[in-house]
Amino acid sequence: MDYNPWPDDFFTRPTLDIAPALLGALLVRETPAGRLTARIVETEAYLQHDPACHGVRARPDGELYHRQTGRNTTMFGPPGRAYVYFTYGNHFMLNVVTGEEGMPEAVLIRALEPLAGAATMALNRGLPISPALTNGPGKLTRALAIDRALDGHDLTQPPLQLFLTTPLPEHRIVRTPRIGISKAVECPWRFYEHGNAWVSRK
DNA sequence: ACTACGATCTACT
DNA sequence: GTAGATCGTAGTG
Repeated sequence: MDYNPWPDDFFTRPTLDIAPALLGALLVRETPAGRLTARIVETEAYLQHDPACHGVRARPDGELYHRQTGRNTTMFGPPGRAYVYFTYGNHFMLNVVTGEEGMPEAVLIRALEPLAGAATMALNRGLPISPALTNGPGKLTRALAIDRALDGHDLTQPPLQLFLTTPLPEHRIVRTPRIGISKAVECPWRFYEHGNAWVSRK
């Protein structure tokens, strides 16, 4: 198996197009306990002129600028890689890097629908099989055993791969403001699959 | 060195 | 619905 899981021009598209286009895409995670497969059902876009983006800072006068740090370096690299970071003392977050190299943009994966390996995900979470396994960004990384070791990982390669599927029709995509941030709270850059039981919040 | 806070989760009222 | 856990990161002195 040695093919590109996405078209060559996929990551040249605007991040605000990629975020909804990733709905329905598959994540395949190889672990010692087996292969875990899940479908992306909720995403958020973080952009280069976005105060909520990790690569963006604001001067006292409000002017935005880019700042590369130890944590966010992967965001400034080539698209198609995983940006994984640690927060709140407990949780890892998984993003797909987008945008051209040198620009800090990414799509946060906020919820997954398990397709295979749900029993192993339940073991990783210490919970029975239910939407609680993967209906949040911190929950899904624990279910798939994703941590900082995968920061910068090329998502065309095992042990964590992304595969596109046919795009969802527009009427099945809901667009809302993002969750859990304190800046740019109004920007409607969160996307989820309408009616999907594994979405974090309606 | 010191401080503040976070793209969250869980438990509890 | 609300509060506490928990600690790495980044900014400041």
